[in-house]
Amino acid sequence: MKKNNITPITGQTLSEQVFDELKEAIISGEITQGSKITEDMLAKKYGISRGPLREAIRKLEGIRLLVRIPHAGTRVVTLTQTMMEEIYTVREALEGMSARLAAERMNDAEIDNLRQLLEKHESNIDQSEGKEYFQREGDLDFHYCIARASNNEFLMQLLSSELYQLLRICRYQSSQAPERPLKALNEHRQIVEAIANRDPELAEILMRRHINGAWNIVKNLFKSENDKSTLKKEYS
Amino acid sequence: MKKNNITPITGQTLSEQVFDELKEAIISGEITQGSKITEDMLAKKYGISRGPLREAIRKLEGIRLLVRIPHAGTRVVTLTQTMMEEIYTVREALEGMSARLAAERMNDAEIDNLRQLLEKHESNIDQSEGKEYFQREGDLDFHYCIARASNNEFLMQLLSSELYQLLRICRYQSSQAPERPLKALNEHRQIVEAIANRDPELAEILMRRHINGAWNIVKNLFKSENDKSTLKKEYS
DNA sequence: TAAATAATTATTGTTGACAATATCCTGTTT
DNA sequence: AAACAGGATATTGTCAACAATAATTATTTA
Repeated sequence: MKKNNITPITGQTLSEQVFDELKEAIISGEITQGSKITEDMLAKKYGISRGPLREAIRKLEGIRLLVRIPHAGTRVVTLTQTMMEEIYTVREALEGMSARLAAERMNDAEIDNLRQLLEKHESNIDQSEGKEYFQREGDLDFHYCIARASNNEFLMQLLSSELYQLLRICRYQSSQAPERPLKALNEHRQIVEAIANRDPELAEILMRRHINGAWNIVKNLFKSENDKSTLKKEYS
Repeated sequence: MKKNNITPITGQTLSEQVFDELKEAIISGEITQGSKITEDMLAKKYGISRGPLREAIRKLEGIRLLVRIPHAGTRVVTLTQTMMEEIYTVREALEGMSARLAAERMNDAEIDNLRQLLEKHESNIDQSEGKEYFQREGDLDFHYCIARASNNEFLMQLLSSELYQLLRICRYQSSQAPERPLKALNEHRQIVEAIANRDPELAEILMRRHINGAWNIVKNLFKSENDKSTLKKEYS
């Protein structure tokens, strides 16, 4: 195999490049959840030595995308329903706070930008029926904007570099209810209005409801999945 | 210098041992905030090679105790007032949720244990007047118990492995208001009562107030520090 | 045949050397 | 004297070999 299979972005260290590549490979499902990874295999795949690879693995472990057992090996995280519920719960707390802060701190120009983002999402929903991927990344766009608007660097990093990555894994493995995008858009609108009215209390409540609602959808999808498989079992 | 200065705990990897040692050195202030650390120096100090050391550094970077600039170097984090406010804000969101979950999930026996913990703290306050250290670790004990009682592994890890470490740094560098421990104990009692009454709503609100109050104390300490130094400046 | 145990293999942990990069110092130029 | 350029030095990034540990297989024994 040829060496240096990774895209060489100038200024980035090998460890960082592999970190990014591996992260995307995990999130996209290219590397299956729960599968065991060996350092040798990855080092060969990416054409680097094990040193920088191990550093990348440690960082991935830090943001919970890999689970490592000393001396034994490391596996890609397996997102169980329990874990997903935990993630959504933490998300509710963190993004609720983020919406509150946004309502306290955003100025008119920033709120205007947020409104424009929602308009763009609306036209996207009209045009790209069924193209879940873009709608979902759009959704994350909105949440990312609020997180940034909180003006709390720590909060934003926690959300963007840890939580949202896990969330993207959830999304890659569960399909979406067809009526959800429009409902989500309306909820986003309500949140923006609360922010525009400088109502931190309400902004937080609405954001928390919004995320709770999203979790209920995902949970139900899980349930119907289970029902289907038990049904199948009964007939086989 | 003799080799292997670190305490050799069986089963732990060198990287993990150095991770723990370095973490404590940073939190206790043994390594000054903002000071630059070089890999060679640390490798010699702990008597290991740079490989495992770098892994430990990456992990410390992951929990925000070190700040690293590629190719340039890595420094111990400097906790500014802004950062501390950010930490307390995130903490408010996370621990508020954790108290809510605790109120939903804890059983009678667990609540009893919590009450006993508070009694122990009370007698500690009576006995160890002025011994801030134990009182503060006691405070963290309480919060850690609630976090564990949330029964949300993700939330608990976020709190204990990231937030509480940063919090301990804050505490090492700011002295405490003398009347705070008793006030804190009472607030803890209120929270436990809300949990005992299975009132998640109230438990969350009280916890958020409690943490907000703690932040206000710290903030005021900062302010009086600043006042003192400006005063000094005027006279010099 | 099944369980226990020893040998083998695969994988991770650790090291020291080398390469690449940034920082610091020195000398030159304007 | 200040600013810039270039080289020396220190520091980080990368590699490949070696050591230690865990998983696997083969072997022996009850």
